[in-house]
Amino acid sequence: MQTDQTLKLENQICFAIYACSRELTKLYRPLLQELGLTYTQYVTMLALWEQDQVTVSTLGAKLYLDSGTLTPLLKKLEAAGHITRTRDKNDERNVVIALTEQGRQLREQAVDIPEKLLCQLDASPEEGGFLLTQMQELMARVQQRTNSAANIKGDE
Amino acid sequence: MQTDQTLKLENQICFAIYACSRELTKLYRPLLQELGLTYTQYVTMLALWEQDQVTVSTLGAKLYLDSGTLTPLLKKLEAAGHITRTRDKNDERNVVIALTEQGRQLREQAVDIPEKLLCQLDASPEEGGFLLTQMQELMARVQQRTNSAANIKGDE
DNA sequence: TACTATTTAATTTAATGCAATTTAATTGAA
DNA sequence: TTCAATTAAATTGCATTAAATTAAATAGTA
Repeated sequence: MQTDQTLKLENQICFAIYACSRELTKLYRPLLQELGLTYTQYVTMLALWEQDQVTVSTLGAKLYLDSGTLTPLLKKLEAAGHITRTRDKNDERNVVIALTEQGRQLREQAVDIPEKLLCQLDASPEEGGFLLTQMQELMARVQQRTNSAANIKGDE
Repeated sequence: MQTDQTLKLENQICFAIYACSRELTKLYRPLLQELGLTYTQYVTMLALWEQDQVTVSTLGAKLYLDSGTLTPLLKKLEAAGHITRTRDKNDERNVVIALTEQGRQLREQAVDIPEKLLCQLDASPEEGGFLLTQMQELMARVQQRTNSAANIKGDE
């Protein structure tokens, strides 16, 4: 059923998420500037602080980013001295990303960023947790769709 | 309070929104390709279908985009024949964006896109409405912060 | 072994996004 | 009225993003 409301900008969940994502990133920017990181570099470091010694594609799967985005980004993190990029001796197609000591230490400077952000938003942990769950559920649904779309494409 | 969990990627609301936004955009892409629009061009057209004869800055305020993004995007929509860009005779600093007849007619091809998306996600209108409200509340909080940050900056 | 298919990164191309600067036009105050 | 301040777009530079192509390495098969 389509009404006049259907195409209203304010009724689009996707636009709300899209705009919110960009505005949230702006909120992080001044905090991340102190670490010399962009937002994408920050989430990449988050992933690596959980687990390093991973390939570009493993990292990409966690971050939903492909090598076209990650390769230049990882080269910058390497140039900044936070990580190393090494070809896997066993399979030289793989590039293994590892933290340097400097990259590991950067975590100490980042550890209070999430709290600062939540404070800025006056969000309680409960609200935050609830919204997080909702986003993850939506993400799961989107993933099902993009995966099945990819499979259809792959079957052709 | 910081725990080991604090910096976990899966606990970051911001990352959930950031990743979800990109994945949702991917879901729109094939539908929008039929109209020859990118996602950002699509939301710009949504805004213009609600109201045209607006300035670049008015449009930017609705979309949370600045002239650095909008100017080249609007030139492309103009080149595609969907809009016109005209200097305001009363105040030549302003560029007024208006739909062409072709741009107005494009709406008919777009009108079933939101429904297709919701179907793909198996989302009920209730779930959708609920999430939308939550995102808008978060957005309002973020806006408060970015505005006050801008004011602080402006006061210096 | 030789050849093909697959896999993984890297590269290329095009489109955002944002910050900072520049340009042009207008406004407002001395 | 003249000039400084403000405003609106455009421009510039840098950093993502995604899709498509390329290149290198490996795996699988005849």
